[in-house]
Amino acid sequence: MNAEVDVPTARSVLASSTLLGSLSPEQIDQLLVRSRMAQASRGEIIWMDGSEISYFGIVGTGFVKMVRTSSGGQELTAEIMGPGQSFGLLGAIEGTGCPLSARAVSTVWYLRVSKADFLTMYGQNVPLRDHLIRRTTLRLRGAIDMMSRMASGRVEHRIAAVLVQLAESYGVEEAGGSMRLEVPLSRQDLAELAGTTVETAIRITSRWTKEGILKASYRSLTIQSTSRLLEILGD
Amino acid sequence: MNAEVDVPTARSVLASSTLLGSLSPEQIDQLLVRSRMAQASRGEIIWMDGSEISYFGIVGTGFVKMVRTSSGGQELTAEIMGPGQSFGLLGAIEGTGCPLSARAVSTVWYLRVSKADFLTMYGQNVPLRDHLIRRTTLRLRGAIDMMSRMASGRVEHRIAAVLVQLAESYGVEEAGGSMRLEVPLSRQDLAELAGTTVETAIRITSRWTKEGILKASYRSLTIQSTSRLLEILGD
DNA sequence: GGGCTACCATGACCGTGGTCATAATGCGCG
DNA sequence: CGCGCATTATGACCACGGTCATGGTAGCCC
Repeated sequence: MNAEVDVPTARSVLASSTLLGSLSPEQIDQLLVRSRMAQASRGEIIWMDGSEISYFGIVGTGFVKMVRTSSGGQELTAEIMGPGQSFGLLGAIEGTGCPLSARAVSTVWYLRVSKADFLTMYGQNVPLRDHLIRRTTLRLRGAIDMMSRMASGRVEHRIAAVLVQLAESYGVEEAGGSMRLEVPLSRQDLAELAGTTVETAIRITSRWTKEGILKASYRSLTIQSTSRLLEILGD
Repeated sequence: MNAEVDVPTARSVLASSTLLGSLSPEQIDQLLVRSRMAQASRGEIIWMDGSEISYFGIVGTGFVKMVRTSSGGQELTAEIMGPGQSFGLLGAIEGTGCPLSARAVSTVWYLRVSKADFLTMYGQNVPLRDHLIRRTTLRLRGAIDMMSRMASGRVEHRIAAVLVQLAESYGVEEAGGSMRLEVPLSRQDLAELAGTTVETAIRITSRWTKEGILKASYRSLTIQSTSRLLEILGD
């Protein structure tokens, strides 16, 4: 474990935050007083859903998945958060427990920000609230999109949709126009995102690899032909 | 069509609104200037998703469903709005088109409120924004719940979940402890809520009727045994 | 390197639920 | 009242995908 060489500083993480990066230097200092960097390694649970937590997180490096454990015991991943994104705020404003568990997808360094500190700042800062409304609205829209995908039945569609969405957020252009997902996703992770089983996720990725749509290897996916994926989505 | 006898007044609808009912009398007057009551009959489309509309709605009497049309053409109902609830606000704040179509479930009288008027008031009214954040957050949580239900596979569970949720919002206690849903739901409507087909919805409601869990008739459902439904949800 | 564990892969089996067909019933309307 | 349409109902068929079982492979730690 030599990941300690590049631990991001609390300040740099806060500055890179999509939500809080635009705060004034004084406000940032204020939040930093009681914020601490923390680490979690792959698979580690950062918090369980329902629990009351005094902080929320901002991803510095690595990836976190927000997971809903259904009554049947199977896990559904609602979202994957990458560097600069904050997670666990939903419960902070409501004051109720977090509706989603947070689990590290890769080794992740994240900043723990005190909810209480954030809330006092939030109370005094109207632009921040406006920003948050817009963000929540967008997430709601995304959730509605995802819902209609989930209901659409065919697993192929769902997986294609998940891949396209992931590519938008975390795709890295490679030689030959292909897109590598920088999230280290196992087939299990992919299955949880699409609401299906590992076996089915494997079957579909294997087939698509043979058809030249994907390049799949150990915990890694590269999209070779986005257009073919969109085709699968469209028909 | 003799529904005209009890058309609610614009003022009464606004006053009954869960979102705007707590505004000051002056603010209500201000919103009323350019608000008009409108009617839609069962099945009628109030607006299509994606379209730019200058107003949002508040239900006076009757019910409206918010529908997402997926690429496959099948409709998924995200929410059912009843008296006092507002719909179409999501797009108002973003300024983007509405993500969901609105369609009347029954004959419905609703108030059309100008988005522009609302937005100016919204800009000056911090408590209103706070209220809206809370509301949006709750909806997001509901959407996440629904997502995990949708992904859970078995249609039986999804239908049971939908019925329980509907009972919470629109259930009327009847003699013998049963709950009648005051929403005039056809099996088709139920199917769209649960993300399944009419046939399956009919099969399940028929079976449950035989088992004494439900009483199903023409566009109407009465839950006889909530505990049995919760049992189905739980296992 | 050897062994362990997580991950990937593939096949067999079969139940759920979608699709299609067909019909009975309820409700509105001329 | 009787016609027509929407809704409810039920059966036959079968594909998709979940479950189980088994084996190969890649990374990782000692």
